[in-house]
Amino acid sequence: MVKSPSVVMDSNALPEERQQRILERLRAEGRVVAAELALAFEVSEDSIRRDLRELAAHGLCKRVYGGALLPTVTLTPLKQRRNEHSARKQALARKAASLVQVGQTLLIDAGSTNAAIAAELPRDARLTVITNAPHIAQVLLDREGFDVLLIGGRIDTTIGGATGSQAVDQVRRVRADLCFPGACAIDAAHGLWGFDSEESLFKRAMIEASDETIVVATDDKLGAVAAHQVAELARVQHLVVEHSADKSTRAAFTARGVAVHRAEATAD
Amino acid sequence: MVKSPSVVMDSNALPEERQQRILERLRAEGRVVAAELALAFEVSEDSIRRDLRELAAHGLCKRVYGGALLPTVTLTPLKQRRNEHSARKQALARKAASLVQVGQTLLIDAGSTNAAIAAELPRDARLTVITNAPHIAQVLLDREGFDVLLIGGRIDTTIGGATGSQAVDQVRRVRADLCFPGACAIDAAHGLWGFDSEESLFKRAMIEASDETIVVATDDKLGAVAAHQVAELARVQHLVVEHSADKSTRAAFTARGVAVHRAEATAD
DNA sequence: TTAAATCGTGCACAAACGTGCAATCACCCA
DNA sequence: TGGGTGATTGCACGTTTGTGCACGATTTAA
Repeated sequence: MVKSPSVVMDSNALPEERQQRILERLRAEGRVVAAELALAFEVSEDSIRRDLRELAAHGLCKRVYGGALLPTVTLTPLKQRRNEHSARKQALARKAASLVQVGQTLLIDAGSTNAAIAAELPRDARLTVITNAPHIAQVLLDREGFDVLLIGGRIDTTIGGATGSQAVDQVRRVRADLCFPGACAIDAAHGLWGFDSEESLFKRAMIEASDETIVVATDDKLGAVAAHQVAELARVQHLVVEHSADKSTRAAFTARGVAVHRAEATAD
Repeated sequence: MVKSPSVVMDSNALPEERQQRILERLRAEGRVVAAELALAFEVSEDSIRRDLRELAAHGLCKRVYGGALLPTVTLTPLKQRRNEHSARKQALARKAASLVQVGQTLLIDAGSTNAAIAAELPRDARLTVITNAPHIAQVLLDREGFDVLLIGGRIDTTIGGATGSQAVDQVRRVRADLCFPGACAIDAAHGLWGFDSEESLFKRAMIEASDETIVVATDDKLGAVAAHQVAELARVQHLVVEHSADKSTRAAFTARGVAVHRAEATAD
């Protein structure tokens, strides 16, 4: 007998109550379908979509065509992640790199997106780059023309960069114009979040050592959920998103004073 | 024995959910067949092909005739090929790596010879490696199975590693079993010499932080003398030389209490 | 070489989507 | 009592996205 307990008494629910129930279903089954929810709660799909939109804005679900899924926290090996070198990520990186000005000092965190940014930085702009990621340092040394400062410490293999207290100490002793904290979840209401405790502490130190912060977010990072807060949204001056990023999500950031930059569209 | 959960309930999946499941299958089995997927998800092969196309665009799979495979992780496009060690250097590196014992902590300087050594280190020996060179850190992270500690500081582009006072400070705060100072000139009468003032200071700090020192010298480094002294010969316990190294030169080092190790002969 | 399987592309259609608008309802304050 | 206010909802409209099919090109195996 397969009678699902979540089907009972779902109609006549108050809006807030309904969202709560949707969340329960989502967590129980890993996915929800908009049409099914509309049927169960006896409301139109429009209302369900509104609910899902709201939940997604709080990072509680990830909207997909047809319904919603649990937010993806993909812990793929570092070597593979680096190979996810799509045209989209390159377009994102190019837009981010265009925000950099001649002679500036940049603080760049580890991460595959940031590595892509490093590969797009203008070579002739007399840039100084401070990074905790050997891979990024390597990219810049190979390209030549950059002043590279390495942040030392024990390297977290899943992150690909140094993040411990030793690394934090060193970051505290430098000063940068711009800061690119990597692979965060970002949310218009709650700010910047990281997946790991130490990692988040390091990112926070980076941001405090910089005049301005630029968050570069692939679509899956927008409205994704994470455990540890890195910073308030007020500490973020710029947000670079993919061309495909949701319009209302972009508007939410703009409304809170964040300059949103949209990457060019790609062929794919 | 629990059957793989990815087989159940694959039909009626939301589009994005389906791609996620395909990826799971791919990672579990190493390959997926388009026709089988179409059957499992109850969609046309066209849709499956579109999914695979999209995954491939993100670098998450490699499309082949009939389905897809895991992406080939070939991280040696051009830049490393240029640095590709000659057979001689590799033989030298292999001999040097054979001196390392399980569980040891190594202090490895920047330099192409040392990078070759890093590539030859045994993966399953629970080694801790401290290095000032992003390239070496990178090699070890990619090979997996190493504990990597990064020495930070401003990177000298001609050396490819950090050497300033900041780097020296950090080296003073660690302790290693073995030390591989890179690219020195070594002479039986005068000891170890470096080409650059700061570089030499750093090497000296490395040696002082280690119990034993292993100097790995290509033929052109043997018997050469440079401007800045790094250490007395008494601080050097091991010397690794090429197969072609001069016999009397080897004898001179042996006579002064240095254990000389000769690399295997190579084809070229 | 030939035949079968697979692939890419263009196309049409349906489902899902975002947005603006009007209707409804609870609630508050004059 | 009555009008204003804000939240919630369903609907209409045009747009985007996913899907299957047809057709010709390409690849594979015999």
